[in-house]
Amino acid sequence: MARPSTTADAFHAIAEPRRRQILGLLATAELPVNDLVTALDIPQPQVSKHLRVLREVGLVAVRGAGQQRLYRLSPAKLKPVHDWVKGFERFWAESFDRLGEYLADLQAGQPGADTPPHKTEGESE
Amino acid sequence: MARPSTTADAFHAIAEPRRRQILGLLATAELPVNDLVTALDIPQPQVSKHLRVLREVGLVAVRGAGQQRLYRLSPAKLKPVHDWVKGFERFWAESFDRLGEYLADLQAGQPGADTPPHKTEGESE
DNA sequence: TTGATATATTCCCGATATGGAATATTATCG
DNA sequence: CGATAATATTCCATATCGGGAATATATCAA
Repeated sequence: MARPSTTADAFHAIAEPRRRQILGLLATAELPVNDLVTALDIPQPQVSKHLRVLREVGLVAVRGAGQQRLYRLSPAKLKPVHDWVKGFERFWAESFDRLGEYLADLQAGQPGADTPPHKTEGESE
Repeated sequence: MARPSTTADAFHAIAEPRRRQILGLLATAELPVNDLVTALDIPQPQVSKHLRVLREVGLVAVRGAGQQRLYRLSPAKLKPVHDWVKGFERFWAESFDRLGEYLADLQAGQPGADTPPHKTEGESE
């Protein structure tokens, strides 16, 4: 890799399972770090680090409350992601011709109707 | 990092802008690598490498056609992503109480109603 | 001030992604 | 078979991530 940051955008930020978990938790309520630590059951420093990434990307916002820091969701930055995937909605919305069925096949395994590719066979998933 | 693979899942796979671009192009039509190279205007090996990641994650499928390899979208694996972000839809759907307005403020900058945090100020985005 | 609690940051490390360049592989054609 | 087109893989180098552990910083209480 030689490009600028990486986790510098929402897409990268949510690639981390833990961060998605955090966002999920914050979607419910504004929470202090400690609650997240308890919920995630991972070392506090890690939580703080994940929160930092999320903060820098703008997916969460903080607010000091005494000696605690309450994190809340700041979902705006999630919209681009939503918008992007939404563009593919129709593909699994079935009844898009018989595309749904077709794609199901593809996922299932070797379609059989497909022309056998190179030798590097291995197809999709 | 010490966890298993990384780009091993759809979330990581789509974190790459180029890969999103590829998926976008394949959403339109089944395409040979070369067309992608032309469209993306990046070295062919890079395209192949991105395609490999997408293939391994199951986001695209291939089919040999002569000396070409036609890549097509295999969107099923994108659904989990869609489902996940969809859970946050309501947040920017406005009229969720006056949450919309509230969040807009948060994104805008310092709410003003917020208790000044630590010193590590820097808030959200 | 000292101590306790809550959270953030730093340092070290192994893993790995990604770009670039070169090369290998596969298939078609003559 | 030899040449060429299309695509994949490998090697190298660099950067960053993300975990672990230790430590720093901030806030509150006494």
